Amino acid sequence: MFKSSQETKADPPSEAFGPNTTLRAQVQNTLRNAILNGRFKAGQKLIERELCELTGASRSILREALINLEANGLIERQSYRGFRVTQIGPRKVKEIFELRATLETLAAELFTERASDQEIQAVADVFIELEECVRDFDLERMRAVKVRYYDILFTGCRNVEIRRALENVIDRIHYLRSQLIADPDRRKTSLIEMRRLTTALVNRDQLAARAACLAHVVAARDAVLKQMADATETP
Amino acid sequence: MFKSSQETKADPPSEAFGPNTTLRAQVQNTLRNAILNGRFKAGQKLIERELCELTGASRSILREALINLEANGLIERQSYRGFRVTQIGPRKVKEIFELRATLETLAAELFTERASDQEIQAVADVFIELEECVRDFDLERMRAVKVRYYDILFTGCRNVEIRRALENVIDRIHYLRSQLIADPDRRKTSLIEMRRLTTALVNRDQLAARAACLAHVVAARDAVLKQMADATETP
DNA sequence: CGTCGCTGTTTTGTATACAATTTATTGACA
DNA sequence: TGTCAATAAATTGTATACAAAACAGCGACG
Repeated sequence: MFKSSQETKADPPSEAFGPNTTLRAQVQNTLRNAILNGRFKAGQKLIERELCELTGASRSILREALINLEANGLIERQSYRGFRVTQIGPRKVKEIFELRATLETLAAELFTERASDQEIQAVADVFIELEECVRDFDLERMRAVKVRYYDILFTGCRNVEIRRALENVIDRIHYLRSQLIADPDRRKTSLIEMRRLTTALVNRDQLAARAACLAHVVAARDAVLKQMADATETP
Repeated sequence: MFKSSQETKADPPSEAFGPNTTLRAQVQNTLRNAILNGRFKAGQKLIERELCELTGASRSILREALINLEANGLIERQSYRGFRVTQIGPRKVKEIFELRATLETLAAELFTERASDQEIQAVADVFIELEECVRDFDLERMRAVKVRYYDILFTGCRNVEIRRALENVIDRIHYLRSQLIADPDRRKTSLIEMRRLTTALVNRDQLAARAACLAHVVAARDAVLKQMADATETP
């Protein structure tokens, strides 16, 4: 399936793997990325021994990583029955996006109030990059750029707790997407929505930012729900 | 300090310790309650060996429990330097309550839309209990009743994710309170605020519920901030 | 033919042992 | 006396071993 050493070096996720990195952190990132990238099917059972072989780590490490992922809702555990990848149905999607809508909207609003001019400039710049990605169909880079966009947003809103709560749900949305076939048209409309948001942020227009953000999240939710419906209809 | 067996049986936290309970879950609850009840000072280092002796569990179990608590933000970890209880300053308080305000307000709003008549009745009943507690100065019981009140609220809003995110911050608020000396007057005003909220919920009045909820959270935040200021001024 | 229960295997839960790193101690030297 | 380095102790990170529970296969029995 995949090997630990390759994986960890191939996809360093935000925090660099400096010399001070502990093995457990690496394993956790490896596992997290594996799930986020859809290497495991929804509901699939995760057998510790297999994951040990996969990652090369021992069970102690692995279990600690699993427990952390469980706390983030990415996997679920049943006593003496191990861990399974959390299954996300339409109802859960609605719940997740309801939460995301509230928090992201709040983040956008606070950003217009609290972000430094430098950060304002940064979102504008990153959005231009995003446009390039969509134009060039560079999906790999697009994902990374989007992460940076939201990173600036969350930093600029000056509230680590919002980020914490949101990253939790965004992880699961990311995982969800990995299980679905995206509608190509969605990228264009998504870009339009994000342009509106970016403009509002740059203008420090609170109400417009809220509105744009909400519209974007709702559209994203509906897109996911549609994809899910399509996926179950034609398997 | 305290013993595991006594602790776990003395304070069963929401999920009962049924026969299907694993030792780890017990230890985790023990530890969680220990922190929430303020048995450890803010910033204090948690030495695994000591916690082992305290709880009677082995390090494997303990570490797993600690990792979970870390994921919930109750404790922090530094590589090779162990865990310490998270310190919460005024800035963090503002962040936490900003998040709580948004989420709790949302929960209240959704409750007015989605709660069953039975649940509506339940909040009303529990609020009466709460009044009794305040009247009788039964602080121990009050805490439990409050938990039940919010439990109904979160259930009635039909969104597990909101509950998940909120319980996270509420835990830390709870911990914070354990470190401070509460203003006795606060209980009365708090009760008034909650009466307004309860009335709004019972009437399924969305806007009033939002307003009452927000007012309550803001007042609670200011009370905490004031207590913190008092505590630092007169040590 | 299907169901139930037994037994062996697999998997998870728990405990312990070893290695790496940090922290405290001690003593020499300026 | 104070600073620094070497060293010893304590603590965390990692790996492995044992125990308990769940699962799977098989045969007896209705």
